[in-house]
Amino acid sequence: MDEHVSASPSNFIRNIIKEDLDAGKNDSMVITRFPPEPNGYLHIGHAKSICLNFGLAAEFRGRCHLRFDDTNPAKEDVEYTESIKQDVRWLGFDWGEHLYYASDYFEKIYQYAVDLIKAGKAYVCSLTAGEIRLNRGTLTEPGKDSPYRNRTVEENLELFGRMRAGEFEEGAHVLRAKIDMASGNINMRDPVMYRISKTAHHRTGETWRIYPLYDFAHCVSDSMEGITHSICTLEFEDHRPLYDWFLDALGAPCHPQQIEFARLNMTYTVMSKRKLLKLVEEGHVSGWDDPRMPTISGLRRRGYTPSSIRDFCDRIGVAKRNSMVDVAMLEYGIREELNKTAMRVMAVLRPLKVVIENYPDDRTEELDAVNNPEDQAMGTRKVPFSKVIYIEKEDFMEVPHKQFFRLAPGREVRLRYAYFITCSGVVKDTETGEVTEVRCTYDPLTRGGDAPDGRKVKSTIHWVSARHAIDAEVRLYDHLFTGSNPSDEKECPDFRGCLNPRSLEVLNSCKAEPGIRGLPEGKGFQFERQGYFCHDLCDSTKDGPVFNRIVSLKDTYAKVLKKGTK
RNA sequence: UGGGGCGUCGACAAACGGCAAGUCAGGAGUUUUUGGAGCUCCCAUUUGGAGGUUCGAAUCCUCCCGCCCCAGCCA
Repeated sequence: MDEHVSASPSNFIRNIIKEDLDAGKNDSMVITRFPPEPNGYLHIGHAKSICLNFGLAAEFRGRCHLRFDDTNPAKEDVEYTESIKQDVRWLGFDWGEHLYYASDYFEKIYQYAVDLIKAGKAYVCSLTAGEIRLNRGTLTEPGKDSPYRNRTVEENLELFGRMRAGEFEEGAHVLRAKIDMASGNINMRDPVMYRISKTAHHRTGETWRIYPLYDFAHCVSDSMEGITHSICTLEFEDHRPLYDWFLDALGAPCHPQQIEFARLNMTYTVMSKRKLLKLVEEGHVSGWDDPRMPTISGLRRRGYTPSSIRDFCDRIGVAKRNSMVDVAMLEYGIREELNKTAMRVMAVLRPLKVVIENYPDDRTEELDAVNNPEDQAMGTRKVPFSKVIYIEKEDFMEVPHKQFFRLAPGREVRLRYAYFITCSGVVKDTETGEVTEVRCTYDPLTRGGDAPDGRKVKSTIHWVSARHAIDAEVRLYDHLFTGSNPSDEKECPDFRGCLNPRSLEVLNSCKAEPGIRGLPEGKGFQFERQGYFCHDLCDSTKDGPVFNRIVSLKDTYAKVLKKGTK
């Protein structure tokens, strides 16, 4: 069983597969599939399913197919198939030769339908959609048989052939499975298998005038591909008897086992494609890849790494209980990774000018800074220092409170990798009284940040030399929604009403050390004491870099302040 | 009042009749040239509730309570 050992925690689906393997089921094969409908972009919830399906296949040396469930041309588009392929690949998974489309099976699926008609297990029903709904009954009352339920095989065959030939208008007829109109499971009340639709399909064009529905197309597709374990989300649990019924009725040689798990919900975001589409269409976000979106493309642009998303999916587990994962779990993963791998550089987001009075006017020094204290192998770099520097506005207080350790009149702090400085005064705007400049003196003996006399400072702050600074735009992101569960009707009757007005803050006058020029694009780095950032590859220009904040650093000081306020 | 599921720490989640893992969040301390990171410790005498079976129950049985899904010619 050594080949089954994995670092991931155990879950009920893995246990089922292990048992199947031990029992020698499916010739000891594991074949899964990820079956998206190309009608939207993939999100972190899909990542959970992708990691599960591809992960299980890898763990048990089987394979995982990528199959587009493209049976509804009205909602689908090639734009989506391309983005889906890109996202799955980016997440680090490989379907090899096994890229499939349900639309490639249309002819076979049609033949299976014909088989069912010949077996007397399917019929053409000419009721309108409304009449079918009425006859379906309700949750507590059984349905009524369609008057067309007992058409002869010949008549059904002829009608179905003519449906395919495009002889009827949309809605004139459907093909239905003949099961049980009195079933307690509404899915078994003669479900529709085929509908007429004259919509052109993004892959098959106008060759088909009828399209199979999910319940029929999906199980048959799984079976044709030799899928062993067909993993889907909880809402399809009710469809399993139907999945099994179709394959039994067809006498399919391959009958995959459908297993359902709970889809991912995460705090402060929405996961339904419908809602995400609305956010895009109504312009609440800049697009599917807006860095605040829970989409894979959004997370990618935001600076999340594939490995951090995979780790997240391992961490949250797989079960049948409806649950809500704290987004902090996702954030923890990217912090953990970037802490170990990210370059450190200094950037001042909200600059406050500091003049070091006793520093020579024209002097510039190159000081050594460590690139990553967690990894000495990443080396050091030179950072220029001069008389006028910028520090963070929030690192200075004219009248400091008890918890504030940073710069204040008369107080000494360390400039990271540079000198100890002591505040000697401030310059204020005569109108507003706002501090526009801080005056300091430095101690030349503390070069590099250590005092030869051993004296300590309570705080180390970051800085950027004014003369050498690079101007940058920084985008600070926060949760897209204010309520922890914007999908909750009670909490947010209209989910858009819970949008966080401060989910994006754009800072235009940021100052970064020249070292940011050497940063590899597409990789996250840390602005010391602020958080992890990355280049925004869409909006950065040669003279105007734009940085996205991936995630902030843990802020103990903010916690202290919060406690103090209480 | 039909059918199908699910209830284990604030949030995820293991445990498959043998004495409640782990992760995130939170807290305390230690350390620190990032109020970061690290390290140490604390955080369910109890598994929705009540009964029962058993030497022994989160696990088996009964009843009750709560939550989720299903009445598309969507997936």
